[in-house]
Amino acid sequence: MSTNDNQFPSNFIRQIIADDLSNNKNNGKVVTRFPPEPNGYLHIGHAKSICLNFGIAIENNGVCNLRFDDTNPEKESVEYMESIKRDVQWLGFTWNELCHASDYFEPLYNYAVQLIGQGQAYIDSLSAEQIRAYRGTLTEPGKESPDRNRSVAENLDLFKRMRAGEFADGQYVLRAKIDMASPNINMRDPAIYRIRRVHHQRTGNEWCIYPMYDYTHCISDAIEGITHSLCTLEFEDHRPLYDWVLDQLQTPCHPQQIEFARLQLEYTIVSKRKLNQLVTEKHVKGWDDPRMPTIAGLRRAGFTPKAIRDFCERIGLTKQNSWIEMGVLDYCIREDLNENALRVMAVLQPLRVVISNYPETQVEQLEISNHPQRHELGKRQVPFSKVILIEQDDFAQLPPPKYKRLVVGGEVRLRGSYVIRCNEAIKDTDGNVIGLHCSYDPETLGKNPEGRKVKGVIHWVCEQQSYPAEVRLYHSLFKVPQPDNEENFLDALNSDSLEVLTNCRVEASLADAKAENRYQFERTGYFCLDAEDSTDGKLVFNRTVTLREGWVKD
RNA sequence: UGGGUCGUCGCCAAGCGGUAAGGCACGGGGUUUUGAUCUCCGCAUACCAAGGUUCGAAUCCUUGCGACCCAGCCA
Repeated sequence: MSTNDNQFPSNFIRQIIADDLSNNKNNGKVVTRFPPEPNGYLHIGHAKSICLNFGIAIENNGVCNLRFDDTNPEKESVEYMESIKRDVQWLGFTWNELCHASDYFEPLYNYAVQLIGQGQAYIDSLSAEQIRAYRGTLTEPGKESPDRNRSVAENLDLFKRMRAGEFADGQYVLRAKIDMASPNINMRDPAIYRIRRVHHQRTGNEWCIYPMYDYTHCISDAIEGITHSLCTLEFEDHRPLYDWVLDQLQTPCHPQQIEFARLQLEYTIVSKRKLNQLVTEKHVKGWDDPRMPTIAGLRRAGFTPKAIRDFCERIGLTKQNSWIEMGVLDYCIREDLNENALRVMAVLQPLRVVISNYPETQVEQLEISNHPQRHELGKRQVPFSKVILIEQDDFAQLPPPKYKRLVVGGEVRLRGSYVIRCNEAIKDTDGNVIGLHCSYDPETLGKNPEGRKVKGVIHWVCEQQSYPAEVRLYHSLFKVPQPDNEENFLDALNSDSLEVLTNCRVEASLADAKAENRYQFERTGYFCLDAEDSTDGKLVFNRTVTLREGWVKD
């Protein structure tokens, strides 16, 4: 086994790191960080970044910090911080250090004093609107603020007084003195500190000035000894500013910022602002609604950390803006659940079947495998008796071509049980089928009948010894592949994304299902117990994903 | 009209001057007491376009074309 064997698929960041390592850059160390702002729940797009940052560290015997980019307290909260920690851990990652940009407020302040002392930052009294007007446009250079040449001493004094709370919010701002004519707008004297009297979830009322992202992020990275600062494409033209700040200051190191394309998944959205709107305006039941692309939502829907990690690896990593089809995520969760979920039977829309030639009071306990391939997962007992329930869809008065389920006069195998023949359909006055009279072949338990082949196999539960359950089927949240591109994304919401079935019956073994357990309801999909709404007296299951459809009606 | 970035199969994506990996999706065959799984086969004479360099170009050069991002005291 050669050490050059590629353990992981190649991507441009892995290549950069491999090169750095071979050049002994950073003394051969790899330190990354996952730096969310605690202003919402993490979503599948964050999972991509988490898997990248933690994965890169693990692969290279490095470490990864979890850092909260908490420099804008207005939108941030402890609830969000807690949910982020929970989600990262649930995904299976362990951070090296738990950090906060707010841990660095004091050093950040001191670095700013240094910048002012070097004549590279100044206090501006222009209003926000004036600053915007002075900034110029994409094609025209900006003009310098009248305050740009304020003396160092005056800047130092004003900055100190800003911190001391002598000025009103918005009265002054600290700006980096770079180049108002730069073709890169981010370099036209960006604001790096603003006055804002907001209570901070960690520092309370200690500060009334807060540093801006561009100034904070690079210094935070440097303080933590980050070697590779991985972020998304929209920060590409912030990199010159990232580098400028570190070039002016004597920081412990100068991390390399590398940008990659953020995840875009079809039929959903990964904008925190819009996800927040869905929650706030109650288009969904919360951040952990199973229809949400949040980690919490995916978790509640029954996704596994492994499937999500696998997804993040499969979609690749590039600088190309791309849209991933939902089918890839579906594939990943099915692959995991197919291998690991126990098989059970549940009838979602029951049709009553009386087996005429079966003894009136008899109940048989049939032994059925928990998994068709993995016999080590054992067997369970499933009761069978004279009255059973099957899926309404598994009987047809007028069967479509190639239908292999039950029809009057036809036979079908009851999964793990006998072959039955349908003798008669019972109808109500409107002609709706409300029940079937069938007969069973006692010779067909565990073996095929002689002289004829029975193609169809359907699932069932015993009417008496089964449990009622509510089953929630989830459909895509949006009707169009790219709701983000709509004029108003809410118009693209799928009003039928939640389908609640309340007359379902599940087999007896599901009575003590646990929220972490994942099941395949044979022939219908993968399900898990809802962690929130299931109670001792009420079973509620969420459909994680359907089985792959190899046959479509009509 | 400024700056930055990106164009390889329906969707992702390897490829780094030596003659188009792989995955998802899709189509077809086989196995199957889940129309699932598994398995086998098929699926870009072609890499945004046009020129050029070269024995040889998706890879290098030139010129076009298209897409995305940037004018918060958000991150």
